[in-house]
Amino acid sequence: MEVNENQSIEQIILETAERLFLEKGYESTSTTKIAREVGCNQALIHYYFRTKENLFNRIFEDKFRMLFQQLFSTENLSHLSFTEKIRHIAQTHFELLEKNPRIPLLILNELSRQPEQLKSLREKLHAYPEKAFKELNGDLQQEIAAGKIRNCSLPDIIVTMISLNVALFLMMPVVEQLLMFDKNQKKALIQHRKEENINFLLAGLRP
Amino acid sequence: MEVNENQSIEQIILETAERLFLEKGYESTSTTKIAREVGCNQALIHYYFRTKENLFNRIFEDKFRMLFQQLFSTENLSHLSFTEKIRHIAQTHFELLEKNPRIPLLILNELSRQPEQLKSLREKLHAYPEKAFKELNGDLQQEIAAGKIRNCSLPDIIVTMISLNVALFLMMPVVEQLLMFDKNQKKALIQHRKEENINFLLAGLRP
Amino acid sequence: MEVNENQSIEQIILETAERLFLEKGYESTSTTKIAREVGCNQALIHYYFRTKENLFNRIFEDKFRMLFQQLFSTENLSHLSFTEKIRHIAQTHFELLEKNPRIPLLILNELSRQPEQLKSLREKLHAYPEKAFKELNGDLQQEIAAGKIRNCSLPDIIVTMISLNVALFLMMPVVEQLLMFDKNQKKALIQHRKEENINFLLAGLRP
Amino acid sequence: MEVNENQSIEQIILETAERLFLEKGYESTSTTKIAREVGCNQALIHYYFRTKENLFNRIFEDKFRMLFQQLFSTENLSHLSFTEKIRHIAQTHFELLEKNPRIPLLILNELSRQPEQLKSLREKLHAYPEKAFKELNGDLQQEIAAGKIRNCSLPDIIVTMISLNVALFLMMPVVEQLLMFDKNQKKALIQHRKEENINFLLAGLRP
DNA sequence: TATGAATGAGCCTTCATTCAT
DNA sequence: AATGAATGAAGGCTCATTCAT
Repeated sequence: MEVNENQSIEQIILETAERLFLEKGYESTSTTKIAREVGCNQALIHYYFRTKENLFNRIFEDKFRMLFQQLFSTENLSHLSFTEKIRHIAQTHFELLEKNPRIPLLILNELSRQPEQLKSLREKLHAYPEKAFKELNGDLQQEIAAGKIRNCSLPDIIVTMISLNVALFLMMPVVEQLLMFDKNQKKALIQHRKEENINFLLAGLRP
Repeated sequence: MEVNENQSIEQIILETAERLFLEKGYESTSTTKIAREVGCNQALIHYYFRTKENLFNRIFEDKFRMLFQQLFSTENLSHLSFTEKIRHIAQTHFELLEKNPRIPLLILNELSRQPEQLKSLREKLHAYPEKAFKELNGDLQQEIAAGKIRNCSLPDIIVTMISLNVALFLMMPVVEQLLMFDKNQKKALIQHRKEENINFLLAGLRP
Repeated sequence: MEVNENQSIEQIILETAERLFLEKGYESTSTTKIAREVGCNQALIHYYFRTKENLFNRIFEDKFRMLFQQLFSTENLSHLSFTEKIRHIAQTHFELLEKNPRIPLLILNELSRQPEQLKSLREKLHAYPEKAFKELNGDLQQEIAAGKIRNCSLPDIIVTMISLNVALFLMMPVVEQLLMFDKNQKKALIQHRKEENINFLLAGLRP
Repeated sequence: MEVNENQSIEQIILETAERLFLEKGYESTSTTKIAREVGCNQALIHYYFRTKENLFNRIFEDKFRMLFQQLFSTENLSHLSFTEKIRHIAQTHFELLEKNPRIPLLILNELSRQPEQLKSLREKLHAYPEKAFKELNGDLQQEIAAGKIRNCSLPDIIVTMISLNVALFLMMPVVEQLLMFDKNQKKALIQHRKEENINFLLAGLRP
């Protein structure tokens, strides 16, 4: 990928398309609209990406990977207690969503639009962070054995964490409109729920 | 075109459209496709509902109402403790979603497609279960005062409950495909999470 | 044609259709709209008139006949001078248009839409007022011979009269909007032109 | 699709559309029909002009401007007497209509179809020939004062002129069919009325 | 590399008309 | 006499894609 000045045109298309796909979804984003916003010819989109589907998938897979792979970051957390590790992971996850609040909806929609896509994604996601998972699980079993945490599985903890975080951003637009929130109220709610999600998650672990 | 004993063509269109809208969303469901599945002329769709938007809204408002109004059912739970009430509500909510697993995604999408609709929905939902809410909140404050529940607000409890339940069904298609679940595994997971959601919710309330 | 109370439904359809056709023209008036304004079923229009074209023609021929046959009314004008007769005819014609200002445009449009229709109209208009025409022409020749009127043909006089009168009502909507007339100004202009048309017509006859 | 030496496809579409709009009017001319006659895909019409309305307006405004702005040509007629000037203007106007006989009907129809258009047209026609008008009016007042012309206003003279000329071409299709004229007879009639219109106009001015 | 031109397929919608009742 | 249901055809328009340049 060549870079002219700061951004190659290909990159501009990718970013514009990403924004539009996130705003309006796949169906409601036409290549015409992308081209108009990029300020280029409609045919150029197809010159670079052959099809709209291609363009979308390239963006989509990036986002999907980002959302799933960063779940167990490569950071070294080994100096922390299990509870502290979970708190840290949950916080990081929340902040990732805070920066990308519309991606979950995009992913859910696209996977219901063409479920076959998951097959190829599954293969590409092979870099599963098995090591980090094992370490965490070891910690957890110790805590349970020590009676410091109630008996529950690591996957359940993770699902609960993801559910709480993701659901907040998925439902935020509805809540926002339903309660007629302004930007500040919205921000405040998000910060409040950031704490409350962790509260519930950790409180729910106690024996 | 023959009409089934119990079902008028209008009803068949409604049901077919509902299924397709839930499967593919608004944009990806064409009136042509609906007509093809119903087995009638495309013009008939417009004969009964004038516009695609009309047809959709008729379905959508029903679903939306169902999901929100049954949140606090009118059942009398006053003989139960606060914790038992929450457990019951969470279970009922979960079972409602179990029967309508695709509706949350539909709602999230539609409200971002045409946010103005929320205005009219807000008015139509005036039958807000204020009484039930107040009773619950009274119970909660007593429990907190008695030191039986940690200090947290009723809205936070409800948001947590909804998040856990809704997120499960929103993410289920992804999980299902990602982990290559068959129907039984899926069922088992749902039942397991049904309990686990309640576990986390109630465990998270303890002081 | 049966009459219920004051008006048969057939009559109501005819009158409603007439109004709509005059307002919007043939193409822009749908049987749906007619039915809606009549307050009846769409199929009823076709029950009575078989096709939209039929309904239109029935109205159209009436209007066409009215506009052309009343040109030489059956009134006895023989006690008047030629000039007085022309004045009377021109006035009558003008007043006919005043009451039916949109009919000329309807006729012009329809005859350019389906010119074949004129064939059948020509036959139906056989009741051409030959006698009145001959009498007028006799008068005219006498006046010319007596040097009281310049040498010109009766058809030319009639065409001039029709042109002046018809053109006024055809162009009135444009003039009205272009000069931003209100109703009173419009009325005043029409009355003024009524005189002026006759002025020009009669002044143009002088030798 | 091949492009003629001198004519771009866009130009061909414009000319074909103009012909069809003039023949059948706006409503009865479909973009499909235009495309068929042009020999291109229907989508191409929309590629060049986006909407049918756009295409029409582009043609319409040209025609409208042509018909109204050339009314008082910029030619220098100051060496002529008032009567001669009027004769010249009337002739020019007549000849303009002779070359564009169907435009008046188009204009009348369109302005009743969407009267708001007049607003924008009025602004675009600002180049109103005020100077020519004032000069003519000065001449007229002198002639009236000198007793050479009867007391009448310039607008009345102009309206009479336009009425006579326009009405002829508006009514010609009716006359043509009603009297079963062939082309020669039609031509002869037009030439005859060209003189006769001027005769009536000028004769009508005499005191 | 980049684009203007062109197209086939599909979209939602409206229409006049028919038919069984 | 009157109507609800149903339909084929056509309308304007948008879309993703292709191709020659």
